[in-house]
Amino acid sequence: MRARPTLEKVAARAGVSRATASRVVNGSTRVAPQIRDAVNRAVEELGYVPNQAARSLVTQRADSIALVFPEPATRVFSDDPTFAGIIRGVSMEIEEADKQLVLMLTGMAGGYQRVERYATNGHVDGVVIASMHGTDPLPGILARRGVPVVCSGRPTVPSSLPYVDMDNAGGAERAVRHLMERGRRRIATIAGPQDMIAGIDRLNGYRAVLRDSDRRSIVAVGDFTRESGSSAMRQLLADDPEIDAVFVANDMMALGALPALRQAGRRVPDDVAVVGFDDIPAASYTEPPLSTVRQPTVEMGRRLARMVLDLEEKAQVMLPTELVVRGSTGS
Amino acid sequence: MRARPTLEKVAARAGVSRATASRVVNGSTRVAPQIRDAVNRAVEELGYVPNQAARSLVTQRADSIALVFPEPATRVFSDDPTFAGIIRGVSMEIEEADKQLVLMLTGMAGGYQRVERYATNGHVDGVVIASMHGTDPLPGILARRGVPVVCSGRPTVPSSLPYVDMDNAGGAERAVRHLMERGRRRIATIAGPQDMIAGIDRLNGYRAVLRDSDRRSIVAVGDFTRESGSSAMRQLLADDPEIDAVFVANDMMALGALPALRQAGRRVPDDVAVVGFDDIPAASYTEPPLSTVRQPTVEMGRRLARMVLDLEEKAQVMLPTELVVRGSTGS
DNA sequence: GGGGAGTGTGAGAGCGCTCTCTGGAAGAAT
DNA sequence: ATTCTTCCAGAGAGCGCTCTCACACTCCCC
Repeated sequence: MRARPTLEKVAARAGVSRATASRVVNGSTRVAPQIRDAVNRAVEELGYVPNQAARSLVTQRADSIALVFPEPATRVFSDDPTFAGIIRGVSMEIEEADKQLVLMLTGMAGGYQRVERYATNGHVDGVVIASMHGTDPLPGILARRGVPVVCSGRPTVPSSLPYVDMDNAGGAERAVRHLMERGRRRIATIAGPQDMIAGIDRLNGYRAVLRDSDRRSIVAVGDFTRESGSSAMRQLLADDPEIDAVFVANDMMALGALPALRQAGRRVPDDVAVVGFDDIPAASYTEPPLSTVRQPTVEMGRRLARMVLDLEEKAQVMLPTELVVRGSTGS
Repeated sequence: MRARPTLEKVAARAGVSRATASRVVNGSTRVAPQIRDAVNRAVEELGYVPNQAARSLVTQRADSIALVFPEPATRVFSDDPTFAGIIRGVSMEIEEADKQLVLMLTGMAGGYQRVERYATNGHVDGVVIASMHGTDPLPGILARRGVPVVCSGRPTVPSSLPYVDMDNAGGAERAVRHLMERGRRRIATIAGPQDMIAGIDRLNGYRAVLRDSDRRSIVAVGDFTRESGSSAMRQLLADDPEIDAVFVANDMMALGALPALRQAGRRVPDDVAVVGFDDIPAASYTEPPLSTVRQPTVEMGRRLARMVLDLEEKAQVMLPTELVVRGSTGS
């Protein structure tokens, strides 16, 4: 392999100084056209590509951002297409900005320190944290150290940190109202973990609608896994056999609730209507297909990236969710 | 934010030269114990972290590797947990080696040149390509340019490039034999795209077993999507209504085949047994749960990373697959 | 006790780049 | 014609680090 050319070589070939070559490469306008052309030709001929390390060393910029998946997220990484969507969205924006995406799954012990060390020492220009738990200390630590941080998901404790979140409450409200419009009277919910903002907000949305229509909440709590969906469903049926609808806080739990209903002799949607949340691919393959609330995951990734890259103002943003009606809530 | 300390500062604090400080930081043994301790203390107190850019500049190493998902892979990224598994595996090894993972989804036009430019200019120490199509030119290009490359999936054309592949043929054979052991006589297959090695090898495995037992192949070809699974299933039933088993080349198509069978009045597994391939999470949620062939995706990621990091010899490796028997092939 | 081997430390070059500062040429104003 | 301004190109410093080389020192053997 031939050694890769340096700016020096490009400059020599173009018959200019290194400084001028640098100006051209970096798109300065203050260069005479014929010189610019000469340099560009030399770049082309030699196949020159700037050495990022050298550039970073002097500019103190890294031209890369880190996408961090904390441990709890990593655990469900394989099953949850939300993360794939976020990655895709972030990646698209990063690519357009011609920067690099450094992926960090902090799965192992000490992963946090690793991220902290790495990010606070100028190796990246910013960090996107796909945090599931709103109490995660990492965003705060990094922000205090002066690292640009944007979180996916609103922190549970009030904070001034920028984030992009889904409209979980709104989606839940729409789902529950949809069940009411379908004439359902006893609407239960399988809530998610109450230490995650998605779990909290979706339960709040459910409660808000029921409260407005003077109905009683019927709640069982799961942990977003399929198994917990099954057992929560069984518990709900035991608590109140008259249930005719369930809003399940995520599709995975809904996937567990469906067979539990079937085993209890309930038909879906005739006896019990079911709405999930997330719109994972599997939701359209269930029998009957699952009505659910879709989240703009790719869009979320894009917004996260744009904020951390300062392409748009850092803010606390909520993205709209969308009800997808399928067979599990009747026709 | 206070400026981050340099090696110079550490050396000054420890009362040694920059060279000695560097030696300690990099773990050289040829340093007197008390000096080493002094330097380590200074590192601790100042919170020193080496500047990777400066280090890379002189060592010509990047301490990072790229994980590339070419366009076709990106398209199915969201739906296919295979990629999540590979990412996790690669990430684990990278983390252990204290290097960085640069993720590149070459979704957009020009993505290839971007990877090529980036990788051939010393920005990464190696590239792992999650290539779906065996004819991908990228691995060859990079290898020729002297960049260490390892592919996931065997290239369709013979090549000396290192790769890690799943034992697709073996898995298919085991699946088909399993169907025979269950007493099935007319075993059809829904094959995957024949420009992907997974599609080719799985079909070959199917054919090999049938040939050995002097049976006729009954083949329909899909494109690994759920919809193609449905229509292929309908076609198979039209071609040969006597079919009593189907080996489907991936779970997603199997997910499409199941409702198609149901609509045709066939019970699974009583009338027709079904085996899939991949063991995606949804496979255990179908009714009945899908027998399938599991792939060690995380292990694949680990091996890919270890090879590209030169922690193990670059070779052409095939990982074993495992038959998972569930309800769709009887009890 | 002097020369050689071995060991530990420091001085200094230089990786490839950006960016400030300086200088020279050309044109405008006096 | 002289000075001032404007504009563009080059010289050179220096980002933070590694690594070679030279040097000082200790220890040992003859």
